[in-house]
Order: sequence, then C-alpha cells, then structure tokens
Amino acid sequence: MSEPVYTLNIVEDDADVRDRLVKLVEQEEKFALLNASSNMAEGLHALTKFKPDILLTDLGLPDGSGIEIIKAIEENHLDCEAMVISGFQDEHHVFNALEAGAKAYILKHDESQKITDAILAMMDGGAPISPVIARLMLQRFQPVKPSAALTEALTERQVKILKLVSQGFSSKEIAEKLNISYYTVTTHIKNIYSKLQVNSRAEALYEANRLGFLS
Amino acid sequence: MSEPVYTLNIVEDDADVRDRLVKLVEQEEKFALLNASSNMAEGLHALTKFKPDILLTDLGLPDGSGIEIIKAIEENHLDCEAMVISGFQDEHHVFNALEAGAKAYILKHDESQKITDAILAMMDGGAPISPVIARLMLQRFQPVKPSAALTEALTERQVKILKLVSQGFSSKEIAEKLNISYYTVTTHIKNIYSKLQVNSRAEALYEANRLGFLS
DNA sequence: AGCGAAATACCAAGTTCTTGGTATATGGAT
DNA sequence: ATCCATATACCAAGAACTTGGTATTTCGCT
Repeated sequence: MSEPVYTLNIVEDDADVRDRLVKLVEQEEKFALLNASSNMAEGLHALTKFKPDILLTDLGLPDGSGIEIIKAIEENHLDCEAMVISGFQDEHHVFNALEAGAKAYILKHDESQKITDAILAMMDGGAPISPVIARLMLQRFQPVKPSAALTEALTERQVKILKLVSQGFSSKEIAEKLNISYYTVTTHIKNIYSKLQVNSRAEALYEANRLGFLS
Repeated sequence: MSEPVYTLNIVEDDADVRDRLVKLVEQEEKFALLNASSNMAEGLHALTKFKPDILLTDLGLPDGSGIEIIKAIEENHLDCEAMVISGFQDEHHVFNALEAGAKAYILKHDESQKITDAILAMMDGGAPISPVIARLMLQRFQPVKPSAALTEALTERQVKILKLVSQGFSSKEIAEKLNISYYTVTTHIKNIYSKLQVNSRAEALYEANRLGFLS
C-alpha cells in the first residue's frame, strides 16, 4: 500500500510559530499543506473551502478562538481531526477545546519532531496529549478525597456500594463483585437510604450527586 | 541544584519485559531501582517495605491486578507516583487504573526511550498517557461523538421523563406530575432503555449522565 | 473486658420495575 | 395521501427492589 497523505490546514496568529509549523509540515512528505491562516475568520473560511483531513489550530486568535473553528468541523459534518497547539495549560482552555472535539492537545514549546509524531499518532486513532495537559484530564478521573460531608454521612463501604449502584449494577451483581452476600448488599443499601433519607436507588443517586458524594 | 534521584519499584510478571524495564531504569542515572517483583503479593510487600518514589506496574499479574498495588499507595499514605505499563488498551482496564490513582498509562510496546521520558515527565508533574489510551479518556470529554445516534437519540419527552427519573420519582409520581397515564410513563422508560441499551433506572442515569443528557 | 460502630448475613411480605406484547392519535415529511 | 416518528395507553408475568425485622463477627476504643 502507498503512503497515506493527509491534507492539512493551519491556524496560528503568531507569524514565527506559524512559519515553524508550516516548515515542519512541509518537511514531512505525508502531509500536504492546504492553507495557513492567521485568524479565526480566515481559518473558518479555509476549513469549509479546503476540507482538510487535519486542522492544526491555536486557541487564542485576534478575532476569536480556535475552539470556534473546531466546533465548525462538527457543524459542517466535515471529516477532519482537530489538533490544538497552544500555549495555554489551564483547565478552562483545555476542557473547552476537548469538549469542542479536539482530538489532540499539545503545547507550542514541544519539539518539532514530537509535533509531527503527534499528528501521525492522531491520524492513527490516538489522542496525543502533552503530559501536563493529561494531568489536568486525570483530575477528572481522580476527584478529590472524600469530602467532610461524605465521610461523616456514609461509611467507606456504603460509598463503595453507592458508586456501584450509580453505575447501574443490581444488588446481585454488586454482591458478586464484592464477594459478599446479596443480603448484605441490600442491608447496606437500606442503611444508605436511611442516612440519605430516600426510598429508592434513583433518589439516592440524586441526593448523593447533589451532596457531592459521587464524582 | 543537583540532579534528583528517584527510587523505583517494578512489578511485572513477564520475565522478558521485566528485564527490559530493569535495564532501562538502570541505564538512567536519575533512577535507583529498589525492587523488581513478578507478582502482586511481592509487589505489595515491596511497596510498603521500600516506599519508592515511583511504582512501575503491570496490570495483569498471576495472583491479582496491579490496580491493587496502586490502591495500596493511597491506603498506606505513601508518597509514590504510579505508572502503569500494560498491554491492555480497553476501557475497563484503563479507567480502573486511572481511578485507582495511576498518574501515567503507557503501553508495553512503546519504545524504551519513551518510557524513560514518560517517567521523568510524570515526576515533573505531568501525566504521560499513550495516545491510544488518551483517546479513550477523550471519549469521556466528548460524550456525544455519535451525535446522530445519541444527541438525536432521545426525544424531548424522553429527556423530560429521564430527568424526573434522575430526581428519584417513581413511574407513578411522574405520571401524576405530567398528567399522563402510568403506562405511558413505563412505555417511555422502556423506549429510553432501548435507546441507551440499558435495563434499569440506575443504568440509564449512569449512561445519560455520561452522555450529557442530564445536568 | 466491655462497648459501640461497621460489615456481614438471612427472611418474608409488599411494592415497583422490567419486558414483550398490542394499539390509537397526531403531526410532519415525501 | 401515505409513511414514519412520537406520544399516548393498556396488560400481565416475572424480576428486582424496599422494608422491617433479627443476628453474628470484627475491630478500635476505653
């Protein structure tokens, strides 16, 4: 099979960075640069005009955000993978970009070779994320320690069971998972209801969520 | 300032892979290998005995899972960063590991240099995640990728009922609230289950939350 | 040694949910 | 005008949950 060639658009307002990206892309024979824009309006226009396989975009643009361009991919039903190349490392920018549909998020100061690798990894179905960014994402999976309210209200075991309930497991399944009796599970759930003052699983989940017991 | 030196434990049952990791660690002067175990029991014991700065562990061990070892870090209040080196790329293994507290997740077949880099990146506050793994994580931030199948999946009425279910109301209560028959409510819920591919209220809420239908 | 909290386990009656059907009315799209 | 999606409604059997009991074991604390 022949080498796949990916077409590519770049949106980056800083001329130096943009030139660096352009060079980097032109040096890799698997890439074919279609357009390099310096602002959001141009970037949006070029996106729909050239329909590239890959969008490489900055976030902070003089006339708006790269996020808008990423969203436009979805809205226009384009077959395009978006990679953010940004200097921003804060939660706000990162999650907005990822939620908008970015498949990759790498930092401007990463080495050129890493950026090239990242683009290829993305087209290979991966999601190259700079470690610093990934640490932010991780925090969504490792929420804060048991809050004061939780520790006081529910025991460790009860929280464990409540979490399994929240994942849709039946009492029987939870019993099997924890290697305890079905009756024990129902007893725990009974006690959880009592503490949360509710009378059903759905209610318990609602309360637990409201009180921040679950992630 | 002088070079930091990190102490390190390895847990990996495959002798070849373990030897490779050991060599890789010994070649990097910033690392000081304390122990290399081949199963969970040993790994757990070595963890509490040596209290390393870094735990490098496989997931599938003959007598259990590396996840147990990662959890032990938290339970014993150890100051240790856990990195998973696994062959598993499935959602179940990945999320269990991350939720257990793993700070990094890389694949066995990654190059040695990448593994070394990853350990250093982790100690630098990053979270090196292999692109394939990161793609899994991304799906949690981009809940409605199959928007055609999911965003458009639930009708307005179904969402309304699902929200009431999420607030803990019974079918009977929902019927009264909406001034429709109890049977209509159960029919709606039945159809919601079908669309979300679940079989209970708790499961439906879990899915709906994950997909962003609620909140 | 004794107390209390937590986790474990069991039972049974009653309630609610789940599932596989069938069926009608309405409104928008072709 | 017809088709299709949506909302509505009903039934019944079986599964799962809820509730109010009782009871044992383990563990930390006094």
